[in-house]
Amino acid sequence: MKRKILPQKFFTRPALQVARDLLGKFLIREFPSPGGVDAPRGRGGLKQIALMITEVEAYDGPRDKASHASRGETRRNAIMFGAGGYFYVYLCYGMYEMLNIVTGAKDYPAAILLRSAIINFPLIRGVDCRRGRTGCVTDNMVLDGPGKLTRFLKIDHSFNKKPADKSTSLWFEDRGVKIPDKMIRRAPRIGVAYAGPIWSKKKYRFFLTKT
DNA sequence: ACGATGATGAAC
DNA sequence: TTCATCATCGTA
Repeated sequence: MKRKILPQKFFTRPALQVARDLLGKFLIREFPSPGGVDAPRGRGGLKQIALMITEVEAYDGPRDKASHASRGETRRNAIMFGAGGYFYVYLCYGMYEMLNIVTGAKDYPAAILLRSAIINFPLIRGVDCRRGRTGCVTDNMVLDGPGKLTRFLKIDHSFNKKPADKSTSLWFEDRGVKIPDKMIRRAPRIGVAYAGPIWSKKKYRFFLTKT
């Protein structure tokens, strides 16, 4: 199976396009592997966790009232105003780290929030699919929610502003999974009622559905 | 339905 | 310097 690290070029495109294309791609997290009985699955004493992305949300441009960028550049959201391909990580509700990947060109603030993923790919095998709380496809390893995802992968604000490549120990791969449009659903984003009737209803949430 | 929990940004 | 808010989650 081919494994191609998604280059920066993948992310320097419009947010909605990147969001759709991230479904079925893999988020790879690399950890140092302590020596001992447990043989490292990766190379050179490193162990990798690969999650297939099943749900994302786009935050697109300075006019998007649901986006942190809608009120201009601040220290927190500065990375959103840079070029695509860098992580934007922030603390939400005092205890949950939200993982985003910045998209688009420099000076156009946009990012994709990674909401859900699965770890043993029932979608591919066609077994044991069920829906999680947000309507996204999950399986027994439920990473259904942005806070759960970062907690599982041990991602915190130290990843903020880092590039999505191997130097960060966190990157994306295309592992050859093709997701037909028929398997993708769009819906309003979650938890953005504050954005008002127009922007809170935009179908900027993308997720995989069964069949 | 609600409380935990702390950074953020806007007001003062 | 305060204070309301918040791209959530687990328990009820």
